[in-house]
Amino acid sequence: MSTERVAAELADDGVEPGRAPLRKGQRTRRALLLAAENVFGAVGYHDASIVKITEEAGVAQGTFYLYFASKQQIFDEVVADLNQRVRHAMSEAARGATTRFEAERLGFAGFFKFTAEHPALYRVIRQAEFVSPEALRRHYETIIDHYIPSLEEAMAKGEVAAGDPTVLAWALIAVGEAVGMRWILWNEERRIPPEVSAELDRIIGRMLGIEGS
Amino acid sequence: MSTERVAAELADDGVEPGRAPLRKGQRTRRALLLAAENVFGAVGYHDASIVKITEEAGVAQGTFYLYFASKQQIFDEVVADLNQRVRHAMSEAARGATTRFEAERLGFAGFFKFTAEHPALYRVIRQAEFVSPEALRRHYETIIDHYIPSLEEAMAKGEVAAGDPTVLAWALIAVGEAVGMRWILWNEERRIPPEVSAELDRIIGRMLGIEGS
Amino acid sequence: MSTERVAAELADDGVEPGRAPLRKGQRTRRALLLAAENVFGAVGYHDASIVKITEEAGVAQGTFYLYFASKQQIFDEVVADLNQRVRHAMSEAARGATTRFEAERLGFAGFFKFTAEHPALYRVIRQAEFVSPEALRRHYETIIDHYIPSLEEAMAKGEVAAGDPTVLAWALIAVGEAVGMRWILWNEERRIPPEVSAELDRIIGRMLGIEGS
Amino acid sequence: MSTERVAAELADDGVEPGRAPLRKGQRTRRALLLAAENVFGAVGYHDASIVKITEEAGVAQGTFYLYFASKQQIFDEVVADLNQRVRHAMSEAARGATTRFEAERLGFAGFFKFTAEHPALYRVIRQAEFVSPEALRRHYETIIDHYIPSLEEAMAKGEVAAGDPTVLAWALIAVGEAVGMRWILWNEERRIPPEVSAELDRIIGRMLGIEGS
DNA sequence: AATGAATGAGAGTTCATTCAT
DNA sequence: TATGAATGAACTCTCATTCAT
Repeated sequence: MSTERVAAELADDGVEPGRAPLRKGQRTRRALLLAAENVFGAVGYHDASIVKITEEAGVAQGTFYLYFASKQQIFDEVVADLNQRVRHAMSEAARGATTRFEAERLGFAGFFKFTAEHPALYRVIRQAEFVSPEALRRHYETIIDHYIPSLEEAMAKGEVAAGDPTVLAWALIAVGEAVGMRWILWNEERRIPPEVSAELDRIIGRMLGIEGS
Repeated sequence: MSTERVAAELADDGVEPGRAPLRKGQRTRRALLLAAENVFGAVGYHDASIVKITEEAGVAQGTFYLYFASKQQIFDEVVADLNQRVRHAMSEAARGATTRFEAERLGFAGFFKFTAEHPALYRVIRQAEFVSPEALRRHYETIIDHYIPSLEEAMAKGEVAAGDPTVLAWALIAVGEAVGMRWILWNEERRIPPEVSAELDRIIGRMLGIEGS
Repeated sequence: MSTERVAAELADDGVEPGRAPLRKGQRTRRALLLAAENVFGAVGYHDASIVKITEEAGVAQGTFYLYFASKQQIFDEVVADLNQRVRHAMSEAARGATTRFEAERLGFAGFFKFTAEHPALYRVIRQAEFVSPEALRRHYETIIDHYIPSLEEAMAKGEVAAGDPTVLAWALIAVGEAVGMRWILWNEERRIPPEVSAELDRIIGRMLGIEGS
Repeated sequence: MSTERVAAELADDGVEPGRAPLRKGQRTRRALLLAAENVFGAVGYHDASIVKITEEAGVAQGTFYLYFASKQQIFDEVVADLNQRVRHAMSEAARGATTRFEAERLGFAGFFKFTAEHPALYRVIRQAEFVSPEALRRHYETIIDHYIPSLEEAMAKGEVAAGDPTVLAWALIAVGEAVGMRWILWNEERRIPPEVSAELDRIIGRMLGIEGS
């Protein structure tokens, strides 16, 4: 994404109706965050220099440190930001499902859509292992913590096979990420082929212990 | 692991009976590879400097480039090495299983054991995303390619629910890695708690479509 | 010294009886000067950033350049300010002495008192060597120039051994500074031990050539 | 001093007769130390960048960190080096004196000669206040500690007025430095005018309590 | 086969100063 | 008179890589 595009988007943000226009400083901060997401996603944490980030954001190098104490810090914020957005995307996608199984399938679909639209962002997570281990744990734990209650509820209702919801949650997330990596990130078409999708549905169904799925 | 230990181990290797003693050059090469695994695992690719690796291996800095063209290259070799060893550990562990389900359970157990014993090595993989994307793909594809035939065979025998073995293989690997990360790498005890293990067995059983599991 | 304290003091200054209340601008200027003295004394010229100075003064960064053309300039003013105050403190202290020797002793005492009360300010001088050589020379020359006439007078009266008053002035100043540095700045108690003081009196007495001192 | 000169000098050093030739690495280290002395003396600690120092030494920037851990560290070494050399110069100069007074006068003369020849080095000390306070104290304490015994001996012999030798040592050092600063560093001619020298002798004589001096 | 001194590009970060408001 | 966001040059320090020995 070029400097111009970031700049343009933010100019828009500032006047978006129904939202208080961002003050100058906050606009710059937002531009840097966005630029950092792009650059981290494109070249990884270590090759993402402050120069690249500020160029992408269209500001001077020194400006970076007006808003972030360090490269680490902006990385943590990017991860947190991404975390919120994935969870939002997934819960939005699942809204309106009538059965548990449908909810799960829509959630997965939402996750895949997000991954396809923000392939760069998704990759950021995997680097966190050494860059910011706490950020990595926080990311997964947040997701799991939001997942568990709905699984518990479904278990209580008998919609899902009873068991430890934590292990199940981890297993489901893992499957989603693996399939996303393999068929979205590694494929040119950036979408899950229908036969894979169908098979995935069957596997998820079995994991949940849903009869006839 | 200290320099001395690497040196000692290699000295032993050189005279191990039944194996041709490594020529001096090959011993040095092996020492570097081993040192690189340790250092990459401990501090990650980017913080693993050539100085650290050569110090760990007990050789001079310049010696490194006698055996490896670049830091990248040794990373790729480390990944390949790791790949072989995990696969070996898993197939060894599964040997002698009488049922498909038992084979899977033992394979997972072997993977967890390996992870617990080489936590450092396991973490190397996650960095490959940006360091060497091809190495990452190669790693997973090798594993999957070795997994598929046995799943196909089991499907043919009716031991495992019929379906696309590739998707299933990915799903199973993913679950194994996630549980390994969460309960082995993130936990002090470096082992899967029994109740998690039991739940995992149930989930795997369901994923495979094994009745009564 | 915190921002609040500087502000408070200055508010007082503004209404001190017998002195024209400072106009707002002059108050700000004075606050910056005071803040600069504190910061220069605390961390030295180079670590004293404009940010620190303006924070200490409780004004915005840009305000600084309304009153001072550069960091250098405020340093020069701080040195000049300090110079005036030391000289004032010393001559005040010596006032009312009945003999030449007493005058000298009281002057030294005044200097030590000032040093003990403003250890920070004293240290500013030593940095001037490279920051502002002219300021350094001006500082010493002003002091010497004010010292010489009184020494000449005393020599004329035979109270002090005849000789070149300039060299004697430099020597006396140097001794005062060295003792101040060693026993006030380097000691926890921030005061000259009695036996050192007694010995110093003897040395000064001999330097002045005062019989029986 | 240009790059070429440092290089030339060191090449000489390496083959100086009666001295083991410096190994390559040690030659480079010595070149850096020398260059640092020059640059610190010329522009002060803060304006002495690593670039300037390495250029002066005729090596690449990175080479600096092969020999010194930081800019601070080389500064400390420069101060220690200087300390040794001044003390050496002074004791050499005083050697062969027949009376105490002569010894002192020659010592001062040696100090002034050293200052005149290495004006740059002398100025380094004054910056140590904030750069490396411990280095500053160490410097003065070493000098004083070497001075005291000879003063004590002279006091015991009745050659010098009895009293606390520490205070006297500080006072004498201070006078020497002040005169050196004023008449050597601040004057174009780089030498003490005869009348100042004569007056200084009288003052020193009185400080020591030497009759008829 | 091995050494280790040397390189130099590039990293993250700081800060005196400017200027639109 | 005052603000504070923005600048960009300069800083110290790291490190993969080269090469004379």
